[in-house]
Amino acid sequence: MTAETLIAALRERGWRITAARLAVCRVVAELHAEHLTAPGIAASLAGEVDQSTVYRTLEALEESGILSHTHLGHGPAVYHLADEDRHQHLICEVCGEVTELDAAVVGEALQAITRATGFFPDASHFALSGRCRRCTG
Amino acid sequence: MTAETLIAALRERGWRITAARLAVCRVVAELHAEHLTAPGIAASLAGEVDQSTVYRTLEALEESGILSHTHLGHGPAVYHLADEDRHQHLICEVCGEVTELDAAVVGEALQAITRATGFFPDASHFALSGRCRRCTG
DNA sequence: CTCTCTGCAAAGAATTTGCAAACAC
DNA sequence: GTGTTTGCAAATTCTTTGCAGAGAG
Repeated sequence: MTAETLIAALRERGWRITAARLAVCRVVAELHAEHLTAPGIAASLAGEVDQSTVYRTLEALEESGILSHTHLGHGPAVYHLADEDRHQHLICEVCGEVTELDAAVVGEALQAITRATGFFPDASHFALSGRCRRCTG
Repeated sequence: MTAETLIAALRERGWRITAARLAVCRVVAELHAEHLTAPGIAASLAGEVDQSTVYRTLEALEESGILSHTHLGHGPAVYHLADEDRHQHLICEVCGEVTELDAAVVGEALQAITRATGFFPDASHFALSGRCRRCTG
């Protein structure tokens, strides 16, 4: 994932391309494998981009469908790329590690949820939290 | 569930029984069928018990194993009696409606995730997002 | 030139903390 | 008495908002 891809998503949605948005996209592209948070991005762009602009840019990226966020309950919302590939994100609530999991493993459970409740879980936009192998026990 | 049961759990754990804790337990016992939040409890005890004491009492109840909380993503943490905690929350990303789902429906899939990845999902502690029946399509 | 976007500063919501006085045991 | 707990007030952390000026298209 490159900053250009993120910018293209914004442009396609009609958002204007500004220096602030370029900077946020650059950070998201560079750090997307890690624990990406609004305060973290704002800190790494301190003096360059205002925190409120960081929030507004992340919101624009989400609305463009290329980013999504999960609330881990403790601390800030965690952002991750809404990949075109069908897989889940498992975020370790202890170390923040993100594990990827093929959607087939949870597909049956999602269908069971829909059968039971009529509710459609959004497979490409939800993360599960818990503890990774290293942080268990 | 009565306030006395909650108080007994505190006493058993060695916490002192005070007027403030009695008041918080009374509210928890009365309203446990609804979505209990710390700010909500504090509001209903305004002028009687301080908000910080409400938080500290809820923490004591959780440590006593009789209460637990869930993060619904937006807004404050939601508290449940531990014996009623066997359900998952599904939040509609369109209308915000919260649907409850018995954990048994997803239990097998969660075990499959652990087998596949070594990751232990903490299912009941966080909500899933998606679209409810009314907002689908 | 128009309408969007930005920085700033402040508000807002949820939660935590330091401390001296009050209280349970 | 002694150690816990409380209320108060302020600090923290995350996020949102109002607004006037700067900038993209």
